[in-house]
Amino acid sequence: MSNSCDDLVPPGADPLTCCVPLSREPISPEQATSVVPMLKAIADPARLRLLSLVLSHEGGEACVCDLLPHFDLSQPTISHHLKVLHEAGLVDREKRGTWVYYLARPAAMEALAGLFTADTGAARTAVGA
Amino acid sequence: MSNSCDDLVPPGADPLTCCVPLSREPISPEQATSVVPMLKAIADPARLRLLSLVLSHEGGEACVCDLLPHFDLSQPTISHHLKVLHEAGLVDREKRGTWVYYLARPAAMEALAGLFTADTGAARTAVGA
DNA sequence: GCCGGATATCGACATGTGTCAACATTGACG
DNA sequence: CGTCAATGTTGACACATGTCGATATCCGGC
Repeated sequence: MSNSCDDLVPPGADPLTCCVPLSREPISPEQATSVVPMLKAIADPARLRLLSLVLSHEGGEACVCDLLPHFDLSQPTISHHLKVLHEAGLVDREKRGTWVYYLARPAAMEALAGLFTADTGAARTAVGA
Repeated sequence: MSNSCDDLVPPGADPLTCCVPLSREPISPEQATSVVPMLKAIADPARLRLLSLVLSHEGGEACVCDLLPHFDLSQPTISHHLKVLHEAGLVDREKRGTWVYYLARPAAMEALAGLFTADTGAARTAVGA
């Protein structure tokens, strides 16, 4: 049932529009429109790296001060990219005192993986259930 | 060994730069740079739909004339999007007489799925091997 | 309460991108 | 070989996007 599609999509999109492999049936224009923001979010070198840094960081979370040193970009630019990732539903945001932590969203990753999974039946429910 | 990373990447990028889950370790700037074109290619509603149409079409292939009717876009625009998908290594191109067929590239799909796969060990080699 | 550090927002700028109309190219078929 | 249908290429345009500096906001410590 609840296979990570439920609370995935960011505010404003219908929750059922993901998780269907692209190869199973033609994705509808509406589905495409609602998935694309997530893809746009990761289709940038800085943001892809930021996401990977958060995902692979201890506990699946990292504060901005952990991330900044990895880039030659200004702090506002990093902040902007993190906002994009957050608004796309790929990472959560949590404020702890002076610091802001960004947290991985495993459900979002599963949804993306599901998009590209071959529709072989066996592979589709392997991870989730 | 040959786990779909070999002949994946389009001309000009090193072939080993994909297939490592984002959550396993921070993706390197170089890896990011070489994967991003693929992500950019699908981060557009028209192209995502085109890719899905090709993938889900009978035999994993479709000619331009099959695709055109699904869109309100001009033929040159569709042609442009297909070129982007092809140059990103997501679909192959095959000319048959007057028609041009675009073919799905399962290896590319696996590579993308692998990017977002949780690094749980079990899940990583589930589909491929 | 004030100061300093961490992060976000704003405004501006250069560059990239999606789209089209016009045209070029290719191949089938008489 | 000339015509037509299918597809690709080019140039131009509006719009989105990545980046920065300047500034604002929030919070902890003194």
